[in-house]
Amino acid sequence: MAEMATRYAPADFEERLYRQWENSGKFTAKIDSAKKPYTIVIPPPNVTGVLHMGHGLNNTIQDMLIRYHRMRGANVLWLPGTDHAGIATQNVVEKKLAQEGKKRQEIGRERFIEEAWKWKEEHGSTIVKQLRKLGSACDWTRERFTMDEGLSRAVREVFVRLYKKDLVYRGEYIINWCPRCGTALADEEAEHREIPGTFTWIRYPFAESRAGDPDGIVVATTRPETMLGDTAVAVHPQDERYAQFVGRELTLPLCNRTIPILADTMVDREFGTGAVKITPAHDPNDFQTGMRHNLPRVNVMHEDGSMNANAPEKYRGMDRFACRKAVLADLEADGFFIKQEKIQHSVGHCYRCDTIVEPYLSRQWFVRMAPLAEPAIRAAENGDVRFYIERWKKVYLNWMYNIRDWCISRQLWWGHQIPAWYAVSETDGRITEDTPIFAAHSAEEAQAEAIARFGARVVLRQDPDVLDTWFSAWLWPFSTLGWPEETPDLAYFYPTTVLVTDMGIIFFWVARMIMAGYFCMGEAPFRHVYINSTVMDAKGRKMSKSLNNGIDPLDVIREYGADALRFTMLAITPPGQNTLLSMEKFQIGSRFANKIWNASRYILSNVAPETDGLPALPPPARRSFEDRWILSRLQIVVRGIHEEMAEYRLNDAANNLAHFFRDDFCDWYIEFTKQRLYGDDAEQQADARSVLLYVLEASLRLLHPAMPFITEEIYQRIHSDGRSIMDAAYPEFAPELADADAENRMRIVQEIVSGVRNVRAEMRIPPEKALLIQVATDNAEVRDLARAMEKNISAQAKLSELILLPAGSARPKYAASIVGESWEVWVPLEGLIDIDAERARLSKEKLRLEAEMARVQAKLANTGFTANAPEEVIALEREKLASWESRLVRLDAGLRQIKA
RNA sequence: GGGCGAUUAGCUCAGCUGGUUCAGAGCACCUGCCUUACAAGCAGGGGGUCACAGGUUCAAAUCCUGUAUCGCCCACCA
Repeated sequence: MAEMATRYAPADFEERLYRQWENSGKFTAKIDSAKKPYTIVIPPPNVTGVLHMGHGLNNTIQDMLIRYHRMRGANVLWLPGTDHAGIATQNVVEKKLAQEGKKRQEIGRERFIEEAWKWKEEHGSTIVKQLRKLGSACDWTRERFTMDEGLSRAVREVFVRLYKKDLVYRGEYIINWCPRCGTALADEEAEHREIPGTFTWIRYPFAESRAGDPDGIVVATTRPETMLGDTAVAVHPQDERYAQFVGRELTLPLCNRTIPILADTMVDREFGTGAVKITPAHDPNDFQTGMRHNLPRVNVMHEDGSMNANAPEKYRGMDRFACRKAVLADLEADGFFIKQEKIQHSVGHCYRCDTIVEPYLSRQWFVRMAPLAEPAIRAAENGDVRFYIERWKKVYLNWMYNIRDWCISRQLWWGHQIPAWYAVSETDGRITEDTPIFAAHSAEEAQAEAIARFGARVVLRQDPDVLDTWFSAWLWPFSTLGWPEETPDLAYFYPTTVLVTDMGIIFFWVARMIMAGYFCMGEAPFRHVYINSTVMDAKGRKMSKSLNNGIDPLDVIREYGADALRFTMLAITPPGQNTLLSMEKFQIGSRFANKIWNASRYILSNVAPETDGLPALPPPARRSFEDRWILSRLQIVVRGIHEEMAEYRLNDAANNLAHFFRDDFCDWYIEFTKQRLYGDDAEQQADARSVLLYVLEASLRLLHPAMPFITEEIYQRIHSDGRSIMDAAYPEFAPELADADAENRMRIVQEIVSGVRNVRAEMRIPPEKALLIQVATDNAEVRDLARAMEKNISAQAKLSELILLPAGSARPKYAASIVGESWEVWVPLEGLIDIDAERARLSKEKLRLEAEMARVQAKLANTGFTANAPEEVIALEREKLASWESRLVRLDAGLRQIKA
């Protein structure tokens, strides 16, 4: 057995072990119809991404699940990959070009896409390398990319299918437009934030003034520049302030356009002046209002946010914010400006570049979501897809019930170009509302369809836009397994088992994957959805680049090791709640890892060479009570872990493992074995060694899913034949080792030992002083136990003697006095004496409960009551009775245990 | 505006279906110890009306109602 370094130094072995695992093919899944598959697809990180703590947590959880189920005999596949991240990647490549003094528009689409691929080849694997540092047991042979050949084919296939079922359509609507990125955004991609703004009151004069008129109608807006696109003013139909003006016309200042006053219930009478300017081309509400009243739509902006030819000449070309100032100045000069107020209002920001988005009228592609949502709603309602924790189901359903159509076109170059071809007019090549469209897998296929329809070849032009990144991501669980091909992987590994992801993308991704799963595969893509905790900084703020409050997982790994990172994250992140993280927290994991290292070092330094290999336990008859105790504790922990893992309570599992290893195994059991190990009974020595090694080895296997590196490193030192802990079986509950008697005895011993230590500390008795210990008990068994444990009870004393006194001898709680050269210590053994009181308490409660039950039973037996009382009252009484029943069972169990 | 959470020790949080782990853990703090695995350690200790007010119950940190404060998500407040 190789010597273990005195210091826990994860850097010495983590990378080596990962290479060992990967090179020996342990991560590679092989189809085996005799075994049950267990599949997880990774939430594909952006190719542009670098590992952050969210990934750290998310992937640790997935890895723990994968390793756990692998050790339990499942045929696991953890399928990794990356997302092409349309806007993010395009931005990165544009930035790179800018450094070379080039612009995307100058080099053209084809060259730009080449550049993007080049960038992807050079830098796109950063995050994938970083995932390896975490220890992620991904099957890298199956790594996918959302724009690789197969996935692109899946994207086209779905688009065509949706199109043929009329579930995808093109239409002119108000969408969120990012003027900086020059593209449409989905509703979910526009992040609304409260920011301070200015609310401007503007007077619109009547087109023809009549006697008694006020000098116009005052409207209020936060975006004055959009008035240039106003086509009406609306008031509430029941607003008597304005009723007389409905149907009249106003002159739009600065534009000299005449616009009507109309009545519409969308207006909130309480807000602003109660009169609203209507700008159908620049506001979603106004767009709807405009549809209802058949108003023209005047789009006054270019795609970059500058004013276009529909604005009066002097504003053309101005940026929207510059124009806002100019408009205000002109309104003031012309006497239309009334006043301004500061207000807080919610404004959409581009989720990629944080630019304020412009509600913008444009022609885009949409997916009709309601029909797709139906089976996905049912899946959550009937439990085909289960959320952990269940609260997320509500969040999911709430969104699904109110689902809106999904804008899927993006005015970008990097992504899947929309597989739709327009039969353009041969003369000018323009695309209009009426241009025939062919959705197809290729230009040839589109042409073939066109020929079928028109009887001749036509000029086809592919839609220049690309699809939303999520349009490929929503297919991820099956496209990565080969769909639309009927591959063996797809047949075997689909549907996947669990999806582990963040709360932030339930709508973006999880919901859509479930919909796509039903649409394409006819079933849910996963059975469980585990939403991991959101990692915040120590002050509860989101970790972000701008705040610079992030903690880099790689820094943590460098300082403490991957196992410390993993264990810490597992232990401190509760499911369903945010986690406040700071660098100090990683001491939780690093101290624990250090503990494991040192305990192992101690045990292995005491194990004789011939016991190398699988530890065999001493025969049951020879096991001491502390042997039986630690083996029993081990079983209880094992049983608990399986329960917790089944419920995705990984934090509980991690904490219970640490508690067992540190408190039970190290602080009590290992300390106890020193007496035997350094004694002269050879058999005792051997027995202690085997139990030590047995429990250590089992603990390593228990811990491996959480801390793969350190457990493997030590495991390979226990087993010198080079076998890997990854191939070992996960410990299962062994009822024959559970031992209530040993646990009870140990409680007594712990009581005595703690009592002695307590006295020693409280009374400031120096460690070198011997103790004379008096234990009050009239229990013969306890007496024997105490005598047997004398050396341990002495708790670091050089010499000790036990005096057992009858229980109930009147003495203060703790007492000590010098008797000759030694100290005499009095330990009252409170816990033991309390057993009588406890028994009395439980018995009393039982009597009370039984009386209550008798009363209710009598009530229920009374026909007068059952005939007349309302149904629910009777049900309630029955319910009470049932809960008492179970309480009684527990009481009895408690009483029985006390007797034992 | 709608929805969902949270409020327990100085800090971060456990406490699942009311009653044996019922007032807990870790960190911080205080005391003692470099005890032949570990000072990245060990042993011991102090510290809480379980946000507030009502209610249900034989019994409430736990269930119900209301209040307050904080947080998150969704939504078209011009």
